[in-house]
Amino acid sequence: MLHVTRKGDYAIRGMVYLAGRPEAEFAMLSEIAVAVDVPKALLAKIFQQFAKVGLVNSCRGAGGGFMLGRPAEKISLLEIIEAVEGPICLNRCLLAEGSCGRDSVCTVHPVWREVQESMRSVLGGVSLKHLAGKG
Amino acid sequence: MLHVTRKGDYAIRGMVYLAGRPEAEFAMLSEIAVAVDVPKALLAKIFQQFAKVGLVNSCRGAGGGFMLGRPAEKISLLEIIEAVEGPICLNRCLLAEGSCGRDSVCTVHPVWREVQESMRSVLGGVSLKHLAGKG
DNA sequence: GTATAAAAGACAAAAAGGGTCTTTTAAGAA
DNA sequence: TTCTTAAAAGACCCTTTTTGTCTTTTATAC
Repeated sequence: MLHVTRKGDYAIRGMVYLAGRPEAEFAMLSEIAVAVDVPKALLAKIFQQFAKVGLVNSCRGAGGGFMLGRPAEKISLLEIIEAVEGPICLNRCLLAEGSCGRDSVCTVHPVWREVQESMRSVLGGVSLKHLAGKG
Repeated sequence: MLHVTRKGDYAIRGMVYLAGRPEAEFAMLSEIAVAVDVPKALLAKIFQQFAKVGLVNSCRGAGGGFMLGRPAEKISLLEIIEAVEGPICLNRCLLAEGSCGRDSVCTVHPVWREVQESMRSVLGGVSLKHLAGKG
């Protein structure tokens, strides 16, 4: 429980790698996968998702590849994690008011909320630029 | 990812219930299970684990059941969660120095550590007594 | 000894995680 | 236009974790 999945970890590695490369230059998937030690086909799926939400730009064919969709300082760790793993939600009861049927009696609820918001706050405050050692 | 499991949730519910009962009085599993809406056999396994580490006391036979192993103010949410789900560890690389083989290059490492310690700190600061509405 | 209730552990269905593979589409170069 | 390249899309599969159930055994009180 309570851990980032490999997919999340891989995603971060890949993005940090991109952040360390020249902007506006495509990096091939094979290159990235080898560099960050992630199965190529898996990283492909992750980056395809990212392309859809604009976290990366992609281009097919010769000379194609991936680059960051935005400047590294404008991409947070939180964004990356939530893009690949879905919104951080520590407990079902935080999904929607009344969803656990125990809201009125659940004194743990606010604790989860606090922990969750603190996590999101820390992760949201760390940019890719920072992680790439340039911030 | 990154969520407490049902087992963890169930464990907390059960313990909060015990904390709301008279100290030094055994509560039967069937009673607890019904009260907190958890499958009895599953709660049994959880509480059996807890009995081993002293979080609860148990007694078999007629008049038996479960009670808190310590005063409610001396049991933290963190303890309960870690007793049922194992130590909180957000990423493999936090398990042991050098375990991910990327320590030297992993700039994300300290971020995970910060998030993890903040979680443990919040959860460690909340006692069962507090959760039972008595603190 | 008998009824009661937890302890122990085998068993299993369902979901999540982690990964491979093939086919299709788009871009550039010959 | 055709060929090569590299991402897009999605089918497929295996493993592990989660979420349970069930039966048998052991301890306690009466």
